[in-house]
Amino acid sequence: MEKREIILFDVDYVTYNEKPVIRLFGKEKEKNNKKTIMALDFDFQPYIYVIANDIEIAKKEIYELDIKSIEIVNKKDFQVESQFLKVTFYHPQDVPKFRDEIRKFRSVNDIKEYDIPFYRRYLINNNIFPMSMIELNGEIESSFLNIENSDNLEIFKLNSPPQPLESDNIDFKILSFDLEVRNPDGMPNSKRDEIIILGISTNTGINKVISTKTEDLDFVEKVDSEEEIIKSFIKTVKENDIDIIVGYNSDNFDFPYLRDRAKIHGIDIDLGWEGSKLNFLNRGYSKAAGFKGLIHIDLYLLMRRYISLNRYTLERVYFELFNEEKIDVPGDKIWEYWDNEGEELKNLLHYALDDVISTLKIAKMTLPLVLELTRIVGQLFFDITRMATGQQAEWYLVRKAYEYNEVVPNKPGGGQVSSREKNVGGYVKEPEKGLHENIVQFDFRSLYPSIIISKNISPDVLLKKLSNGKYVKNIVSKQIKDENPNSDNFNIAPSYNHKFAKKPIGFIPSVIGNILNERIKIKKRIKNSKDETEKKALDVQQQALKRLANTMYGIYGFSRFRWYSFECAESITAWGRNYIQNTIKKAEEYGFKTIYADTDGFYAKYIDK
DNA sequence: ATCACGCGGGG
DNA sequence: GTGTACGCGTGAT
Repeated sequence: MEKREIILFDVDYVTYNEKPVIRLFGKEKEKNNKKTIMALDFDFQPYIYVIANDIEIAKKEIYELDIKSIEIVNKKDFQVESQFLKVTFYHPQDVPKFRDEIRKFRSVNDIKEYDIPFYRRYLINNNIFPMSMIELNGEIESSFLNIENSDNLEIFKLNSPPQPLESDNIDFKILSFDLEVRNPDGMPNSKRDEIIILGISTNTGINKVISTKTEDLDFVEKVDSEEEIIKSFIKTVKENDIDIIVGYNSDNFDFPYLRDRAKIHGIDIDLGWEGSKLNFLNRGYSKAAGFKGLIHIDLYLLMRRYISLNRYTLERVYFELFNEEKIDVPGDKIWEYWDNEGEELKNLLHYALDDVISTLKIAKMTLPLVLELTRIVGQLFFDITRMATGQQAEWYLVRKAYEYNEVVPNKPGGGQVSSREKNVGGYVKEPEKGLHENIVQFDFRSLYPSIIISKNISPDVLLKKLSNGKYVKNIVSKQIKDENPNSDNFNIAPSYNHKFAKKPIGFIPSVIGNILNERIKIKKRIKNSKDETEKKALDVQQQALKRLANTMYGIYGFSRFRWYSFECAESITAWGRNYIQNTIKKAEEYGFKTIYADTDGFYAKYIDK
């Protein structure tokens, strides 16, 4: 039996003898060892939970289908101890195949956890986190599915599930790249317009542009053709053992363009592990470019979530983060600069270099926070960078639900949610015009998370009557049964009178409480630490936790989320308005006059009487 | 007002 | 891949 400690980069599954095999990709931490490890887990099966109105009949009916096994398990459903049928399938693709059929059985009330991607389920159930260290126990295999064990790749068969390990600082090798195209006739067309420059910058010290023209600039690598540009790019990425490749709008421009131009020359963009090629995943209406084992991050997508701007050009984002103008050549002038040569060409080459250096700088500044979110949320780095913050919070909650032995709520169906529902939101007092002096500022620290915790706002403790007069199924309805609820035991929201039981503590308040406690612990560690690098790393961690806590309110307010609850969302804002308005009132009693207020804070001036 | 639509980024 | 964006401004009705 062999043991390996790796940084987990990627997870997927393949089908082998009609069965799913989980593949974990990682690298050992030692810098001199570039070997990639591909660990195979043959012992993980997909499953769903079934709520039966008659367990015996349901068991019989489901057993008629081509499934692996059924067992009765106890899980909590909004904190109510319940019996579920856990139905295990042979293959992940059996789940969409059979789930609707199972749902339709008359013996079945509902099904749960039928839409959780297999590789995500694996990460959650094994308590392992991407971009962190894990321990593997198993044996070395000589080959698997036409892939040979080699100097670069070790194939490892797991004897037991992977174990999470404490991971300290891990340095990743990052490369930014950018294409320039000669497009005299409108927007670049990959059938027609060739790549003239490809810029590369790495955090290991490479800064260059590959081009078919040079003006004797030392950062230019002169090659003979577009084909050579692409080949040199591929070579540079491979030779430098890059972990993360970043671009700006590279999902939608650079990689698709590169793919098209490479195809013309018969070149494969085979930058993934063991020569695996560039592929494009559908993401909503757009595509995401990725490799197996080389993580591609599109910073454009990320910046749209990271900062709030009216435009997201590379120049605008760079200025926002570094307060520096960067060189700019207008897109429709690039071909002229290229054709005119001399000073203009020099400028263009400098611009190309500046683009990749700026892109790398943005990556170095922003990726640490996303890496922390990856380690906290526990989904792939690639996925985290392409998720809305609400989705990040949701996947965090899915993981926590597993930890709490709670069954995950289903996504609300289309008809279930009327789009008319609109939450009022925070209290806003329009600013008073003029130049004000003697201003004081007041704001609540994490107002919404605090309200969720202090008022125990959670769907599992909400007292809610359905149109048929019955209470919604959760721990509270179970407690009160048919007795008249005693209002002393509830927090009652202003304006709407939604009632939240004071006990037990709700799932989401409990999770947020843990996040905030964890954050306090980290802040204490920052205070006690003397190591500046450690302080910085911990600070990014506490920021990530703060972000996550602040996002939890959104989880209630958006109808596509699993924990959607309009009552919870409007109760939070109602209490929020209450708090800020009461505080303003108090301040005014002491002689302050409010100039402007928004949601969780206000400005006022003191009027001396 | 309300709705449907299409754009963003990239060269 | 057990998933299928999203929020805003514009012009039409």
